[in-house]
Amino acid sequence: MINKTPSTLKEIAKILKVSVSTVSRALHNHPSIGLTTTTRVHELAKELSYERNQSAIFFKERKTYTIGVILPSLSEPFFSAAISGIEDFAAANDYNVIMGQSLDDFEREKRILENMKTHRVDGMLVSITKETSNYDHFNQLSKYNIPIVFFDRVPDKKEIHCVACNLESGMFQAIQKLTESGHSLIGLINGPHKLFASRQRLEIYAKGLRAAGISFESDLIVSTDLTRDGNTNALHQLLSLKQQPTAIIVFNDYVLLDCMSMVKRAGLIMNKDVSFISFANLPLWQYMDTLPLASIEQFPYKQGEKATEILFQLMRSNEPETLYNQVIIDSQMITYCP
Amino acid sequence: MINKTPSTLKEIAKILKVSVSTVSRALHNHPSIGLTTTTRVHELAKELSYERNQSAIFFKERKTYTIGVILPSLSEPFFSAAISGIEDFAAANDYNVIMGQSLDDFEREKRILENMKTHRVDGMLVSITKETSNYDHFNQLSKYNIPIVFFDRVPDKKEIHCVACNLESGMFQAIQKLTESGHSLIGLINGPHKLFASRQRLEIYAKGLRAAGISFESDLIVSTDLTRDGNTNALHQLLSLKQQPTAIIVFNDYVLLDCMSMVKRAGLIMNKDVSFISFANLPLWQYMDTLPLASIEQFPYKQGEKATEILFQLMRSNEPETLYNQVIIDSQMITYCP
DNA sequence: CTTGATTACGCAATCGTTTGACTGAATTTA
DNA sequence: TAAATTCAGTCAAACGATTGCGTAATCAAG
Repeated sequence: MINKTPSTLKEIAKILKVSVSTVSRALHNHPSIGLTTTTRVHELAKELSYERNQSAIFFKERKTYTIGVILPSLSEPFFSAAISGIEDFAAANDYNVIMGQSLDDFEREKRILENMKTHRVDGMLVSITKETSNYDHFNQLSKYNIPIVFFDRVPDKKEIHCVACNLESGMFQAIQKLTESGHSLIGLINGPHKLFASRQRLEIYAKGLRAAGISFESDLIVSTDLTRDGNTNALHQLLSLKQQPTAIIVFNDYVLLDCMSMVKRAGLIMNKDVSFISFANLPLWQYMDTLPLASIEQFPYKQGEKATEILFQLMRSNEPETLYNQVIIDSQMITYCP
Repeated sequence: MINKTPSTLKEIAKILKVSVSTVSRALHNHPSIGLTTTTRVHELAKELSYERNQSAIFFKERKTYTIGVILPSLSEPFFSAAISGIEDFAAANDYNVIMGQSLDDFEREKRILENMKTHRVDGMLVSITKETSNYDHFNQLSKYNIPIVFFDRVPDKKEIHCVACNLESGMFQAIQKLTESGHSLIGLINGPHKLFASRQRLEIYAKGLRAAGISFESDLIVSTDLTRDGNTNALHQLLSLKQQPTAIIVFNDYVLLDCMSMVKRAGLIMNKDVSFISFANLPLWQYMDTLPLASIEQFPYKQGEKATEILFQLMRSNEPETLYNQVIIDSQMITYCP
């Protein structure tokens, strides 16, 4: 096992008896270096399998060619798809990606952010935790001229760059599908009110019903804390109503999975006694026997990719931006039962 | 938006009218610097929110405090669990992780490796592609003194550091469970023979049968190319036998999922007409209605964590190792139907 | 023969931090 | 009192690549 240290410009220069600057310029095919010298340098560089020391360049250019990504969970299918989008775009631009998972813990999010700041990432992509409602730590970053683009789980404020999914399109498709199938009592199992995602779902649910000419019954709206018990309780509430909903729109596929177990335990039949449409379009539906009517796809890969694209724009133009990029990607209902 | 550039030792030195070296040492609480100076430096550093320029340090120390991870897919539940293990261990040691997905493409794997080499990662963790049978690109790395630890999908050779899962324990448990339930015709749907994973499964399947006193019937062994068609064909072959197996051990859960669809289409009943045990223990089983008898857990998180631990050992002792670490983690059968 | 351009390259500074060697002063020891 | 020790800090080099500026050498044109 040879302990070969990578070769440097200095080495090449010494062997060729020219100066380091000549070697550097030769390797960049700078016009002020003669053809003979240039080729000699290139040849020797190849022979010694010279490779630029990125660390030295990072240091000199005060850039790291690295972007930081913070998201709640790496193993969540939604986020791992988003990461793929980010990775691919970054790799195509010779950038590296470092990642941190906040595990939906606000303090952890702050810690990771600190860490990435000291590592001097050139830019950040963030999907915030469920707990995050204070954004001071993010504002700090922009003072150091490190741009941030939020995606999917974005702060509820205007002065940010972000990419998010417009759930309205999916929600409208869902309500349309339900009304076309004759449903008029459409419940909503929402998430905790403190989540932006919940408030948003409530709003578009109301809007969707209005558009479909269905009256809004507050009884038909329940919420869950996203625990297993919370999920089943929420469904239980709806099923205990005098006016039981025949269709239910659910916060996301995970909540729905718990609901489905309960439906089964209660001896009810999916899509007959009660029908569901939810959000996320988890890959696991492909493998399941019992399926909801539909699930709403939020295009995580596309979101990640687009967010990265915006981040690169921001990093290139190091002008302090006053214009905020806010890209909305339309969601789309994916039908599982016709 | 203020374009504040991070403060440096030089700045602090100038303000305090001491030399840069004094500031540096003061911040490290070096004994040769007086208490007064030391505290003054610390205070000013805090005030200016000084942070060491990691790039400069990386450069100087010729380390990047970054490890590279190459694996087939980020979105595969197995690998995202492994990543979590890697991330956690690395973060605890103030290391960063950069990742690349080979997507089971050999050329891509080589390209990513090159990229990580030029980025001068301090070490690498690799789970090889299904195609990789030439390991020259990895050998190159060790010449540059960049240690590599392979995990899960490891090269089939001895001179490597690796962490892998011992499938034997799980296989034996599986066969034991099946024989206890009265099965004596136990089939195997294996993967392509070129995969090490397949050859290994075949070997331990044979060994397991022998241990259980069951005769080995080559008819009962079929293989799939892991495509959907390949998977259903494999099952079809087994079900067409005169001596149909009553239980089948399957290459992995994905293959099993396809088999399950076919079982359903054929009007057979899972765990009655035919029983399955497979490998991977995908999280999605938790949500399914129809389940195999069991699936064999390979502890990806633990594998990732252990591999990283070994990598850190190697990075610390930059002695050229002649001893190869090969850690085997026992697999375990997780029962879904008693 | 002198000026001016052109070619081909070298010098030295720079980025921020660390560290071995060194210095000047105060204090202690023999 | 001279020599030795400790204290508190400074100097300068080093890591590798880049780049503005400088400068010999050659050649052509005026």
